[in-house]
Amino acid sequence: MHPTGLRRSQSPNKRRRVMNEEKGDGGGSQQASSPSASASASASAAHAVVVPAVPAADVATDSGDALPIAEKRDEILKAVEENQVVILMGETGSGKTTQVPIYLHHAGYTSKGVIAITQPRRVAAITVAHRVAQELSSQVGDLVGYSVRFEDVTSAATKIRFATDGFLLRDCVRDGDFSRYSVLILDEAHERTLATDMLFGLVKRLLVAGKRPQLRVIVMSATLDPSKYGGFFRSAGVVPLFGGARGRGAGGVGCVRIVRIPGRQHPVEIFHTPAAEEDYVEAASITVMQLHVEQPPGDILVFLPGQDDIEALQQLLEDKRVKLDRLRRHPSPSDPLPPSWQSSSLDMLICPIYAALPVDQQVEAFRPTPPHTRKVVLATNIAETSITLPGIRYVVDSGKVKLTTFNPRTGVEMLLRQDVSKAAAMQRSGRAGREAPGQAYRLFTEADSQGLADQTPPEITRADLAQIVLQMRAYGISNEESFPFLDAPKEGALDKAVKMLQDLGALDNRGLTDLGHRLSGLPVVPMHGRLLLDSMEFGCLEHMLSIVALLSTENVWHHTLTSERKADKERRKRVSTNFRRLAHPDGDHLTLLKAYHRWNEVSDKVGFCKEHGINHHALVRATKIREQLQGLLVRLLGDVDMAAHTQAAVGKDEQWVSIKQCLAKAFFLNAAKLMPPTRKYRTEYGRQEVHVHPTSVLVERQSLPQWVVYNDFFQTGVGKKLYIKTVTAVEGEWLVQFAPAKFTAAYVKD
DNA sequence: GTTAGGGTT
Repeated sequence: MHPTGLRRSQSPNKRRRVMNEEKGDGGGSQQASSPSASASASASAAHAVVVPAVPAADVATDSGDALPIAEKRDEILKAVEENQVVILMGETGSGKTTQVPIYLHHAGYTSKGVIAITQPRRVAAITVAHRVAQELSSQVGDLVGYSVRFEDVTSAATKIRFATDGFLLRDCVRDGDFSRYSVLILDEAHERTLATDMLFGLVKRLLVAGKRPQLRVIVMSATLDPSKYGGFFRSAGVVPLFGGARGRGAGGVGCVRIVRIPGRQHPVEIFHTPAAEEDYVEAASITVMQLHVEQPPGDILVFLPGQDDIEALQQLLEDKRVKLDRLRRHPSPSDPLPPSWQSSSLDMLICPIYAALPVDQQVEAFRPTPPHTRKVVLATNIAETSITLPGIRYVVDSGKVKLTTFNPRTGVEMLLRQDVSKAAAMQRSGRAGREAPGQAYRLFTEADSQGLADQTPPEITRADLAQIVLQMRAYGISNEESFPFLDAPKEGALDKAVKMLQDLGALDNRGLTDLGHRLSGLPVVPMHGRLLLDSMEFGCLEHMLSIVALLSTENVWHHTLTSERKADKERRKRVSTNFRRLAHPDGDHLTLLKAYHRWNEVSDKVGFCKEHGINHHALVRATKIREQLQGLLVRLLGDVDMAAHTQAAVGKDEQWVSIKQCLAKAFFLNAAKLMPPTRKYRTEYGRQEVHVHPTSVLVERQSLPQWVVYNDFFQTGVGKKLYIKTVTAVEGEWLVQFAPAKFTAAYVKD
């Protein structure tokens, strides 16, 4: 037992063996070291591995010739000249994202067309465009520009165009041959986003068809296995192995070449636990406290799978922080601090960060750490790829992540907590070495780390593909089974998507219907598109634009789950009361709309959001989406007269009715029927018993509506409850009226 | 009684 009582305060009955602490002997030769051991003479016991790490977005902090990539410049240019496809393997800080487009520009590729560089995230596309523009002494939107949703900062002069992968994928509908581009660069390919994977397939089709012999394709990736991409393009049938590199003559267009770029990453020592941890939250709290009191200054980044764990760990650490502070001020003879803990007097600042956290709270993690303080950031995998935090020297990795998988047979989405892949664990560990040598403490064993999957399964194998199949049909790809996927979707996933689109009326025996064409032009899931298109006949277009925009926006509400700090309790109560006042008893769609209307009316929007548990940023984003959708509908349907499709004159209740009717019509595939005397529902599709998610306004009701439609359908784990979320009451007779093929009067009555 | 992270002419 540890003498401070800091550990005892948590779980007295459980034995913990974090970082070898329990052994107290520095461990055997096969065991990972504790932080204290690594700092002492027994450091030789450490099972340390030095790894390179991969960056979030490969934005090097310095530029030009100092970068490691500079020495590869000629090799890269030669490879691009001689090969149609070049794969660049680049590690952290290699500068490939900024430098490769510049090399190509100076080599004349911009005189033959535009260089496009895709990024999985908008922030990366925008910031890299600014950096490259600066290096070329140009203004963004001139020679160098970027194209992301809501923002297309390009002009006729733009020759280097950074874009999100999703934007470029959309762009393909207009220009399937990428005819304006001389070079297409798929950056961060190892992330294997849905959009990047689709671009892979579209590019391969183009190369196979031989339509663009002059086009050059560069895949930039940090993955450990470049041969996967190489094999994919070589099997296009036009590409001899390695071209000139293996002495097969001149090489020539149509070849694939792999170039490795050295990185610039500080070494990171990696430690594993000697034994498996049952409770990674508690294990993390112990490890963080040990690092905090025993290690030199430097911030700590803890990776956890979700918000609930972050809040639980935050509570544990706050308690320990307070206790440590008390023991430092008032040493207790019966509970003395060990000598090694007395040298440090750093305070601890705990900062949670996850996507659903409102931005004003997220920024705390980015602020400079105050003097005499150690920042401890508790993060989901948002800190693995999307954001880079300064000052991190220590990483604590739970080894867990939440991943969605879509079951095509049942239609259920499942968000499962599971082990990270080797690649993700490396990425996480590498976060300790961005600015200086660092250390990573993994809360799993060396043996377990060997058993991890190499890569996280790509999104295309885990997603609902309805929207993707709709897009493919719009490109003219009628047989999606023969599409050259880098990794094929799950068995049955494409069939399921086709079936769903048929049920929705987007596809028939002849292919894409008129409705399908219209739906494919809207940047929303097909069912949301139908809400918009159906809304005109119900006279609720304006309202439905708002609802669909809100449904397209993640994290409108900010719910705190577990930790209830006393100081916040009053505020929570107030927020909860305010929310109930705002809620519409008939459902969550209507409640979202009410909240949005109120938000639009009030002058202090930020204050309103704080007092109602709303994420202000989400509503700002919803407003942008709404404007975009409105503009698209006008173009799609001709001169849509908003007023004519909105019954402004009718009473409020009648408006609510028409909105609910529209929901019933467009969402009949997501209808569910109450199963009295329980409070459960049964879905129409799949006939599965589901619970209304506890965040729904419906759970407040004494008597539940007989019929509802829902937006989300998911399960929180294997064998766990099924939930429907964002749920609104409808009348059974509306389902009969609007979806007679699926519902009969007798059926809905009983 | 409580879903990770991205992204869209």
